[in-house]
Amino acid sequence: MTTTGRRGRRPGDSGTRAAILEAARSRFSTQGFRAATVRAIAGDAGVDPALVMHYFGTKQGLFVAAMEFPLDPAEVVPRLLAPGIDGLGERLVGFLLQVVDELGEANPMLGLVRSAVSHPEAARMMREFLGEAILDRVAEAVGETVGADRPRLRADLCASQIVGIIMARQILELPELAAADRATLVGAWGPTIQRYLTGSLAS
Amino acid sequence: MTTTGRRGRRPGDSGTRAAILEAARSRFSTQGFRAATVRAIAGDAGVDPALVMHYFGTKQGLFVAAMEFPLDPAEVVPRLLAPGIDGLGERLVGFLLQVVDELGEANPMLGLVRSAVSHPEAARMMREFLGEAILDRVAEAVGETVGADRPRLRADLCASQIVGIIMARQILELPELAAADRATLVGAWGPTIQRYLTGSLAS
DNA sequence: CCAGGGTTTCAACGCCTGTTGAATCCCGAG
DNA sequence: CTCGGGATTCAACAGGCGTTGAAACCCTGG
Repeated sequence: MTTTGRRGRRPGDSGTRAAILEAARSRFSTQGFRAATVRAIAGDAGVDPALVMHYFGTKQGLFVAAMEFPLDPAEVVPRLLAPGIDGLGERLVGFLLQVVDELGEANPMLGLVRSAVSHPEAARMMREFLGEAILDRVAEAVGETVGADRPRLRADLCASQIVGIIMARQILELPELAAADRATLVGAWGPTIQRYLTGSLAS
Repeated sequence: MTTTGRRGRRPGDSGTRAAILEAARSRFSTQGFRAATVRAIAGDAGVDPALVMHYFGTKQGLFVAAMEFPLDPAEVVPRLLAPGIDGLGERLVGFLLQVVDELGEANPMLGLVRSAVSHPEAARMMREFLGEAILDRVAEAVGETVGADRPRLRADLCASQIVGIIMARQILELPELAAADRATLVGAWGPTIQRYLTGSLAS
């Protein structure tokens, strides 16, 4: 429902760029990079597709801009680590589930996961974000404070369960996981993360 | 390099249908449903795209035919359960890693995962396959033999880690996971699965 | 009140997609 | 030897895609 067929600039601050980003976040998160089309995103934002290209140059550029993570890992990770190693797994899982619930449909994590599987560039983005922003930090902290062996392997193991949580709960929507309350899930997944971080890795 | 431009039937048994299926498995597994094109699959099989439609009716039909699982869960699941509950987690992870290594590029699990994220029909296929063929069976067995509570939730938790293994190791290719030897991974992931199946779910 | 430039749209391009209908070919049954 | 029918290809369609260049618009600075 754009204002009737006239071209050119409308008065006011216009916030169109933000509207495009919002629409892109939603489309990329629910459909992935390939299936989300520039035309659909522009449509959602009530705007001509050419305007999207004017602002972001290319679909890839729009993706990078839209998938920027709304939380700063450099601030969040230390806050989760602060109370100490005990219960870190539960805290981490609880935080993850809360963030997922709050972000809802426009969730860059979902967008990255959905895109990574068939778009190598997105896989690289996700690997780098996970690695540099989160896993390396966690690995370093765990290696220092409890002297755990193979810290980076431990971090990758955590990532394997976290990605699995997102896949099973948000994308595959396995019934018992989608229905369970947060406390149950924290109780189930928390100890797994905790063991990957600080427990023995041999069986 | 198809036999020079002539139409019509060539002599012999022709095995063309099998070649198309093989090409489809490989393309769907590495690129997912959307990114894999009928034309590319036909090209790999050295065949005209129209022949693909002739055999399978539609791209979706080709996908369903190609993603049929090469193992029969009704035979595999009992075999894994047979030695008893002890060490079931390790056995399951070891089996999964072995199957992934053996199937290589043409792996229906990868194809389903890669497609499920942006193709609801594929997500349904994967949910049903996981659920009916595997998780329900495992849940039933675990519920009966050790009397564990909430068997289906336990099965879904296993699925969350298994899907995470595939994502992290095969798709995101997290470095330490892709490099680690199988024994290490079995030692790390096995106890997680075992706890989901038979352990306490509260922390 | 004029000029510049950011904002927005329009129309089109070239490409690739899944799918179709008809045509050719050749094997095997009668 | 004929002929039906499966195998295979060709050529085309209609639609969707990302992207482009130019045009219209209107606010702001001088």
